[in-house]
Amino acid sequence: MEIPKAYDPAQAEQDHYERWEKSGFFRPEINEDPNAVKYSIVIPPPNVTGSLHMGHALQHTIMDVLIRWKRMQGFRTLWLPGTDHAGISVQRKVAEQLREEEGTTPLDVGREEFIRRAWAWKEQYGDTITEQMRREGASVDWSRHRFTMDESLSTAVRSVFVTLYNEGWIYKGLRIVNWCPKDKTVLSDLEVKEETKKDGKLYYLKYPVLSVPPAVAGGAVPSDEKSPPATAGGTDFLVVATTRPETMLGDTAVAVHPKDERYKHLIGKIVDLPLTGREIPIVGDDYVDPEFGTGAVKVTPAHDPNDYQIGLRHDLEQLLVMNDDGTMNAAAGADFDGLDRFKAREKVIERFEELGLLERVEDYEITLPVCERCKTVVEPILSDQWFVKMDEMRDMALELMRTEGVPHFSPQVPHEKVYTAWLENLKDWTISRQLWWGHQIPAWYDDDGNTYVAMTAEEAKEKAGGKELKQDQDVLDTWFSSGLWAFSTFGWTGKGNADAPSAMRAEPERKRADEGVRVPSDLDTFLPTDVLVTGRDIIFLWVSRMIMLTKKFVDKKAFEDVIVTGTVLGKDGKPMSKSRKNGVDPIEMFDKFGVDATRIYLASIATGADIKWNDLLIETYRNFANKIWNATRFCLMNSGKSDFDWSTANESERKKYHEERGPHTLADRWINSRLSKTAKALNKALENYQFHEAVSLIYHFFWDEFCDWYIELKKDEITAGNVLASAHIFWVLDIALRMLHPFMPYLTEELWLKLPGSSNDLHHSAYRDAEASIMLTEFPQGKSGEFVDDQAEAEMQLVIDTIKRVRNIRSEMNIKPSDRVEIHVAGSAETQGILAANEAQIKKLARADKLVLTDSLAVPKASAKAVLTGGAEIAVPLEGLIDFDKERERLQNQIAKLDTELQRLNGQLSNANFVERAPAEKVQELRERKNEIEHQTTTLNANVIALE
RNA sequence: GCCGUCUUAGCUCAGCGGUAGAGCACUCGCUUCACACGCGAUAGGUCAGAAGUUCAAAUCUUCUAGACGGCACCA
Repeated sequence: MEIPKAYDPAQAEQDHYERWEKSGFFRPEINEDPNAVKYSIVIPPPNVTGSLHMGHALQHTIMDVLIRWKRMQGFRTLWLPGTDHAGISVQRKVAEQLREEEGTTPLDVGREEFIRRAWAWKEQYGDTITEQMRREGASVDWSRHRFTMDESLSTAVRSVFVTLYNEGWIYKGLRIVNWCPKDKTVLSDLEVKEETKKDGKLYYLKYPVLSVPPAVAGGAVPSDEKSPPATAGGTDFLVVATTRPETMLGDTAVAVHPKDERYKHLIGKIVDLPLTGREIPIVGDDYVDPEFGTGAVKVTPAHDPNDYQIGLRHDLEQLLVMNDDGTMNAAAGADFDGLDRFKAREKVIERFEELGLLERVEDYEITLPVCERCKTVVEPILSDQWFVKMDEMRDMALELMRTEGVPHFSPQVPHEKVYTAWLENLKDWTISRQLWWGHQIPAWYDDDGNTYVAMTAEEAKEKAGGKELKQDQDVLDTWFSSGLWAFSTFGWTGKGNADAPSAMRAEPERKRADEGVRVPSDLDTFLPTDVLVTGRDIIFLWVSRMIMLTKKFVDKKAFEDVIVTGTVLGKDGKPMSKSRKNGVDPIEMFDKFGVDATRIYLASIATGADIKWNDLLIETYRNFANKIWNATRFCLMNSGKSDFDWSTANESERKKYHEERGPHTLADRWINSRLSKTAKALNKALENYQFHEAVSLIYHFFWDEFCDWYIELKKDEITAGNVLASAHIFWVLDIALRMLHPFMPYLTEELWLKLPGSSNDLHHSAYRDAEASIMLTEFPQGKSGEFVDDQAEAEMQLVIDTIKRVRNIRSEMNIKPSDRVEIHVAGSAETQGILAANEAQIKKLARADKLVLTDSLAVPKASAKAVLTGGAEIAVPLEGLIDFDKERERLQNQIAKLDTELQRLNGQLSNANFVERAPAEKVQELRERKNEIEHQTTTLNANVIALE
């Protein structure tokens, strides 16, 4: 058989995905076992504007490993893909397109046309990431692909909104919200990031206090009762400190602590607010910290959350002085109207300086709220928005955690604690967004300002008694629809819809449906999903909301487990980002190293740990892929020499063949045992989401055990055309490739299909009729110790140790590889028997032409020696080649190493406390180890003396 | 400010109560008929520092130092 010398990933990647997808292997319906247990995952929907980044690649790898593993175990698996409509991002992209291509704005084209363009944009660019997922080998069911603005998902959104509104969990009201002046929309708390600014300033402003008490207590003073401005001479000033001087234009009071001796006499007096001609009261409020700043606070109820609260307590005017684009408005005064907020700040300061009212300016480290997406400084502003009250749902989620420990986070620390703490302090959620792209809020208003919330415009009109209504112009936060993703993806649209028959249904179930039997819907079948795989950054934004909304609307857990992946950092150790230019494109990695190498590298990162990107590490796995390729290549190239008809050998025949035609060689029994233990450990690692452990197991089995030892031990038999030897190595290879398949799907499929006898006979029973593919074979379980053979492992260890000792001697003594040596071993009858049975292999791998087995050594003085665990002695006669000084040094080196260990053991064993209190078997173990070391040391010392 | 994570071989990281591990890099030797994306053999670490618990600590506790993350912030 002609096989290329190196693995070419691109070829395999092209060949298999399309076939898998077309054959329906990714769909749950491929499973023909009516009793199969389901295993489901829904993808965290990537943003339609996005393209694949390393975080996706990491998460998708983990999901695909789980799905492929479970599918091979015979579960009815579903991995549901989809995308998210990404309100602000798409809105911005389309607006950009309008500006660049037509020089127009969204307002120019109007809402309807804008939305049409947004859909067109989505159609054109929205599939980028789904195409990239095909490249990744993601075994998702494309027939169930969902988009958050699909008809049924949109219905679900309206349905949830209406229900929450009717039950009083959604309300509309004036609150201080986070406003992004660039995107011109409100943001939720979670979409605002705090940014520390070291070069901030704290401005101390002097507000003149009027001597005349106000006519009316509380509230702004009417301007007609204004006192004459105080002269500079005898005027009292109240000094306030602020980081945002421009907001003073909207001040409607100054607050001091009621018990502050410095100021309490001023409470009730009036301040002449500079630049505005307005007079505002001084109020006493506990909120004020007398220790901070000057102890007097300017109060701007329409532009600060704390001031807003003070304003409510003192019934202050809420004066809005800014427009939605961050410029000042008319209320700020003619001098400032239309001026950008930062320009206005400068101007305010200039004016205060001119008026001699700027006391001082201090450098001050401030933290600024910025828009997560565009980094624009967010403006707290009073605005009329829709909110969801979170208390009820919060309590449900906390209850779920308390009583059932759901969701179970992996890693549990620190996520469970952080999640719980966050929920406990959860505030109301701002859900309206001033955008056009998204789910328009299903609320309508009549001319009198009455609100009608309904599923459709018709319904709302009906409720309003036929009045003409106008729909709310805002859309809902994208995360509102994402919050329903766990169940809206399975066809839930609201009351009664969950039972609607699914178009995609397993054949046997569809038959039952035809017979009038009620069949379970996708919702019943696949929810709760088994696991959610996502990043830390959206635990609050998305995970928590899905848990709450799923519980509330379907009364189910959304999922059992949450795997929280770490962050893939750039080479500089910082999160990858466009601005830092430290990003690594997964597609480039696929091209350079292959998809499989990239996948298994990503899987090898410890769950939840951050990792600094390093190309060298993927290279490791590219080399691994090549190693597997070549190991298989060797088997295939040499099996042709046998006369065995491989094409007729299915799994059970092969098994039978082995059982009947045994006995196996020691190497066969050994590799079987290792294979079985590896499979068992691998399954356990996957059950515990220890992907890195799983990768390590399969890597070392394949390379260190299968390639380095097993193939080498069997090479002569196989190349000589030994039918049994070939049969067995294929049997091992088949199983090993299956274990590797979830991690490296393309390579394993490519190779497995080349194996003699790889047909659908080897499939899991649930997929018996499907076209042959490794992805439908049974995953090796290593169950109940099948093939475990500790005796064979111990014997093999002796053989390996013998070979390694001789190799060590050869290397240290500078024996040329081409020179053959003689090996003398003195040991027990058992040792001799084991070595005798493997003489050919020992001679080949240690490059010896003679193996002499004796009861006691009888070799020339010019021999290099070593001692094996268990006490057997090895000698390699090196007449004329040996360097006595070097041999002495070599032996003493070994003695020194043993001595270090012996000292420690002696220390422990002479400690009465240890002997008394440590477990007996531990003490026994150390005693045995001590005897072993003493024995070896004695032998080695004798060897040193013999050199004299 | 509150909560949390990390600090282990030159580099990137596993291990998380009982003899310090991997990959890469380094040193030495090999084009040996699957693979130089390879084979063989070495070398390299008082597991950040200190104290404590324990027969036993890289692993548990506390403190210190450094790196980082989340949350909340007083103008």
